[in-house]
Amino acid sequence: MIQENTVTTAPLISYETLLAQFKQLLRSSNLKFTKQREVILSTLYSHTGHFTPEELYQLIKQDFPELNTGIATVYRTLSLLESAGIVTSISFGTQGKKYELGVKAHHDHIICTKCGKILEFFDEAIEKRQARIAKDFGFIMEDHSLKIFGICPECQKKKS
Amino acid sequence: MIQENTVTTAPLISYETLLAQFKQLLRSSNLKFTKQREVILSTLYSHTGHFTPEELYQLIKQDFPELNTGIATVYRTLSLLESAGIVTSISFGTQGKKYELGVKAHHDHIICTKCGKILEFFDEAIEKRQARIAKDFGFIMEDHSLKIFGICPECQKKKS
DNA sequence: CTTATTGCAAACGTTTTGCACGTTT
DNA sequence: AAACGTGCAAAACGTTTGCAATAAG
Repeated sequence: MIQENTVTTAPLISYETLLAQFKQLLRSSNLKFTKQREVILSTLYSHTGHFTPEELYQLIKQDFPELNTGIATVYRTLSLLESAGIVTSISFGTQGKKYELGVKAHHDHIICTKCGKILEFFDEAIEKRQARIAKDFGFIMEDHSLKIFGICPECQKKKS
Repeated sequence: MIQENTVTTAPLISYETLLAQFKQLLRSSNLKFTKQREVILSTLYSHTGHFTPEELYQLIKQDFPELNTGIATVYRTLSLLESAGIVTSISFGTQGKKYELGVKAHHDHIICTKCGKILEFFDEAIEKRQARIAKDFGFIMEDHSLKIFGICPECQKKKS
């Protein structure tokens, strides 16, 4: 199981704007705006950080028990939101993925291997080198993923 | 399922040297040198590229059917070889890992999203920036993973 | 003869799917 | 009414584990 503790900055756009964006996306693909989809989006908005589908499912079960949202719907909606560019995910191998509201600019991640904390950074120099490398290999670059793993200052302080 | 096609450079050391290295590792940990372990190592040596445990298992089943090697043994041996620094793995999220003989220096990967081809590169500038970023966050860096995804020259040529 | 290793099958955790039923448009 | 979305349970996927049998030292 993936560790829970995560840290991110707050979303930059209002929930109304985000919701409008989502509704328009749904309309333009002839998809339907359901309570479940709304609750998944609003939960992602109101809780800052990176979440596994399971964590999100638990939050929703607590906060909206009457909706009886199934975990399959959480998975389906996260995929939808990801392909729409509204959320992004980081992969943790066999241990699954964590999702975050993806309205921010591209960034990479530095992850504490002790407490699971995730911090974000953006480094222009690295971005440029990557583009250059792809070009040198003749690739059309589509995406990249950079993760730095290490021990965060807080966990260094904790003895043992 | 992970795509199969992979490209790497050939191993740099002789099989005898590699085998001796492996045997010594086993001896020093009071582990045993078994036919299965030998066959897994030699299969990795003789087939250039990156392999999933499943792919390796199939190769071994074909080439040494009399050994009746189980896939659990392939997984166990790959873990052993990885923690000994003899092989390294790249993770493909939920879709598992690919392993390669890890006698080469550290490198990152550029991966074709059409054909699954994996190429390797090493970029000093990126390495340095990563170390710097970890330091700026106060992290003790343990590891990092950089993957660039895109379309390789060959797949660009293939129309459609 | 002791200890590690094996194959097998079952269990695991995450994710996907088929399907009958519900909801949105 | 038509089409899409839902929850549920079952299946799928890559991987790990318990265990009795086997092989290495």
